[in-house]
Amino acid sequence: MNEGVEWAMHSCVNLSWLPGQAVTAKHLAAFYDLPTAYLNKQLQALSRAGILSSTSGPKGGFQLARDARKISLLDIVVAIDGADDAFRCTEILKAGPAANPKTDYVKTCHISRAMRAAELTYRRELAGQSIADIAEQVLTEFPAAPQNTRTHLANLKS
Amino acid sequence: MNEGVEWAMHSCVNLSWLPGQAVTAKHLAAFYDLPTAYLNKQLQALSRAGILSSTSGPKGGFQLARDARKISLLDIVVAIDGADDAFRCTEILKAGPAANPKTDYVKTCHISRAMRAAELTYRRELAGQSIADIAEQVLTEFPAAPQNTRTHLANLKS
DNA sequence: GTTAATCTACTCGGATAGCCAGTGTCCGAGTAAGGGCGG
DNA sequence: CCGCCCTTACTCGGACACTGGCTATCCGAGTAGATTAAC
Repeated sequence: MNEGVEWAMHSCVNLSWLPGQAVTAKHLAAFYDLPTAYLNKQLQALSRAGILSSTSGPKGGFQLARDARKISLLDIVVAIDGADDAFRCTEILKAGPAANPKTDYVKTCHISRAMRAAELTYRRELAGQSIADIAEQVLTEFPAAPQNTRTHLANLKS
Repeated sequence: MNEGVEWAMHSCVNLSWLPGQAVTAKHLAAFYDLPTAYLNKQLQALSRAGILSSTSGPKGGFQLARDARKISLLDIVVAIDGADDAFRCTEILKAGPAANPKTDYVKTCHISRAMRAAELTYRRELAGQSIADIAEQVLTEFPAAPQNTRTHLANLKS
């Protein structure tokens, strides 16, 4: 899986603590000492997917495009890594001895079915977790986290 | 995900219908018109993982190393694709503002937790499906499948 | 006829190239703030 | 003093190299059977 998925998720959690405020890729990268340009690339992908909204120019940056409760971890994975399943059925049965050219083996092959069922549970699990859920878990463990990120961001501005 | 996973699973199902018989990589590849040498590479991986047993020389080949009910789809995925999770936590929190160097963020970071939980359901689903289960599903739909594969293999020998 | 040694052909096994997606970086188009100028 | 315009600096956005792993292939080590020759 793409490295940027992790960065994107952490960045989204940070952004959830700065509602209505545009944060530049440079500042978001400074949080975890990430390469600015490459993180920017990932944030662009989130922007194209409608998860973030971007603003150009001075005072510009990224912010969450919708409520953090409406942004699931699956949304981020799909935005960064693409919507394709990890297991890709190439329908090798079509070249088999008793093959029917009209059959859609992606749906009928039992191996393809089993793999797709497993990935479905995976995606369902990720779809059930939102950025707000993660943020709330962190908040429970570290109540000062939001304020810490805000002050840290303010210090970066200097 | 590695292409060979699909080939390996289909080959294992075929082998489950030829118990106690060594089938060469060449013949297994002929089933679905696959590149022989590359399929051989995947079968080697299954052999190293203890899923298949290999025999060299004339009358040699591959066969299931244990009962098909004891071979899960997860076993095959791990053998071909490796045991690493798709999502790899790089502990970027260690470079964060309020980081504790002694903390194992792979286990404490809530994002890492959520991703690992999702993958766990995925692996659990795959671990619950065996080659024998798949073979039985195919058998229910196509009762003649085992005999067809045997005759097809016999024709290849000529 | 029986047996044992040799030979042969066939198999797996690992070592060797080629290619594509992910990784990393850079510079240009667009924009909004800030300053200067005129009224 | 107020408002408009221009400059400027800063941001995102996409275009350009580089790398590691997957894909694909080949030839060598090892083995079991077949052949042959001797007893």
